[in-house]
Parts: sequence; C-alpha cells; structure tokens
Amino acid sequence: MRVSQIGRMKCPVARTLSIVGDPWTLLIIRELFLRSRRFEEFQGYTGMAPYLLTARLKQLAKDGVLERRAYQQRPRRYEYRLTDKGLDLYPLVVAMAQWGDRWMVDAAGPPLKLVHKHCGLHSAPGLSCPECGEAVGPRDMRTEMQPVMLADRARMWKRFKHQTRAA
Amino acid sequence: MRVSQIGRMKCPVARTLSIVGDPWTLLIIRELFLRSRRFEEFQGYTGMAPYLLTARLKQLAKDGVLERRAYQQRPRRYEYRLTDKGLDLYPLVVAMAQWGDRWMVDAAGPPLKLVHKHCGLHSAPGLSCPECGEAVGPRDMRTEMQPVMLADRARMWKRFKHQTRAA
DNA sequence: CTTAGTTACTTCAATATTTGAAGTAACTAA
DNA sequence: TTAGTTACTTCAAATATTGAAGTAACTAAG
Repeated sequence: MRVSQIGRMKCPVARTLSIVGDPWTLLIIRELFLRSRRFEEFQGYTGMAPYLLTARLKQLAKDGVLERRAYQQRPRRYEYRLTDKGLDLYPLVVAMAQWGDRWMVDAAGPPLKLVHKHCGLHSAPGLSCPECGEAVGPRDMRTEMQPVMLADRARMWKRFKHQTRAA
Repeated sequence: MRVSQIGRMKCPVARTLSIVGDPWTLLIIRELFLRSRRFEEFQGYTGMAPYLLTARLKQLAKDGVLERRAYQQRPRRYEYRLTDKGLDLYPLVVAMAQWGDRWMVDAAGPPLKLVHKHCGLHSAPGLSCPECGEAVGPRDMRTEMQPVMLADRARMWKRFKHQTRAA
C-alpha cells in the first residue's frame, strides 16, 4: 500500500494522517499557529526546500486546511491563513507540544508557554471528558470499533493474508 | 534542511515530530492503542511494507516509545507494547481521531467510539484548562515563546537569509 | 537608467526513501 | 513429507526529497 492511499481507510486517524501526516506539513501548521503567514516565513523557520513548501501549501489549500490569498497586487503576493478546519487542528498541535515538553526535555526549560487568557494561568491544557469534566488518559477510555471500521479492517486483513498466501 | 534534522530545533512540536511525524509511524501507534501487538497485525492492518515496518519498529523502540519483547521461545517471536512514553501519546491520537470524525466524515457515521469508563458516556474528550476546567481552543490561549526558542528561530532565519543572499 | 533588493516561487540533477514482489529462517501440525 | 505460521530480509524499480541555482515581477536607491 502507498502512503497516498492511507486516506481510503475508514479509520478517522488514518484519514487525518492522509492530510497532516507528514513532518513538513505539520511544521507548516505549527508556524501558522505561531502566526506565520508568508512563504518566506515558512521557509525560513522550517528550513524546508521551497519546492516542497509550494507542494505542501498547494495540497493544504486543496484540503481546506488553509487559504491562500493575495495580500498585495503589483507585484502579486500571497499569504496563507488557517481556515476553521485548520484552526481545529489546535488540539493536535498542543498535544505534540506537550509531549515534546514532557519527553524531549531541554535543560533550558520549556521553549513555549501557553497562557489561558481567561484565568490567566500558565497551563498545559489536557484531555478531559466533556460530560463529567474529569481528566482522561488511555486507561480511562474504552475504544469501541463500529461495524464500518471492523469491516474495513477485516477487508485489509483478508487482502494481506491472501497476498502472502499467493507467494 | 533534512527531515532527519527537524529534531534539532528547540521547538517541542518539532521534536515530537522527529519521533512520530511520519504517517506509517503514527499508524503503528494507532494500532498499538487498538491493542495490536504483533508484527503481522501491524502489517495487515496498516498495509505497510515489511521492510518499513521493521525499520519503524526498531526506531520507535530506540526512541523509547515501545518495547520489543519475546512472547515465546522456539521459535523466538516478538511482540511490541507501548511504554509510558508511548501511552502518553494518547491525546495526540485522540486529537487525530476527533479531527477525522469532524472533518473527514463518512456517511456511515463515526467508525470509532470512545466511552469514558467512569461516567459511562460516549464522548469525545476535548482540551480544557486544568486550572479552571474550561474548554479551550486556539482563541483562548496565548502562546509565549521563551528566549531559548526565540533565539533558535532567529538563528534559523539568519541562516536562511544568508543562504539566499549568497546566491 | 542601472543596480541591488524583495518575495514567491520553479527547475534540475544528485541522493535518499519507498514500494511490491520474492525469499529466508525456524519452527509446528497433519 | 508437505503445508502452514510468524517475523522478518533482500532487491531492483519507482518515487520523493535535497541543495543549489534560476526566474518573474516588481520597488527603491544612487
């Protein structure tokens, strides 16, 4: 299977991955949350090759994660902004930042601080159940695969078993 | 800059990306949260080439995200399990699952349901401030880059500007 | 005018990675 | 003896990324 076909799986994680499952893409999204808007900024702060940047921006625009719009005529120049779909990736970016802060520590302390505007406290927002408000981790949740997903996985397994049998 | 050097940035997002910023790697991690443990399961349910699977598992073990251990002798067979470091990726996986459920919808409804064991409610856990308990999104938080990160970004920008000037 | 600078790209050849198919190793069960 | 299981490894072809350089369409300075 090709990377480009991951999005065909029924799994929501796989589908998300098909859009933002690439390191350069995620760095671009980080930059957007850090308020970078221009080609040059993405290039400078991520270090990626301009060819790749062009390709990724084009794809992200196509996927509706960001919008490309002219910020001046003569000469025509473009900037890139997160759409609502893109802004909704915030929990993903925060999750990455927090994991990095916890497991890839630097002697210099956390490079990024998040402040909750409302209560004013420096804090690392975490997952919690919207019903009861409790903080939740992997042990607190049960994951139930629905028929559509079970069927898709059965199909993949079958295909895999069939392939190996043929050899 | 090469993908393999992303981890050298001071940014915690970049560092996290250097370990789990690859679609196949994230699919393996999804599988681990879905309780897959064996090589064959990863291969079958992700569809990835065995060569790549070997490489990714080896790297993830090196990075301390999972553990490889023999589950039988004669013939020797191995299984793979998340370490605490790996389990701590849960918010990341949940964030991807939720974004997929919201933005990559399927006519058949959500393929995955998460149930909070304690309160018993089917729910999609979301980000909230641990201090005041409020749900938080990108508009509710202020991101403050600390000196260590500002300096790193300044360095990258300088390098970029210098490069282009030389041409 | 002429030259340098800015910004957003495109092109290209060299290098690196991924893919699909096939093969191997070390067994067990029929 | 033959087929099956599980966890890989090997290989050549296809694909993607890299770094360096180039282009386009301007503006500003001398």
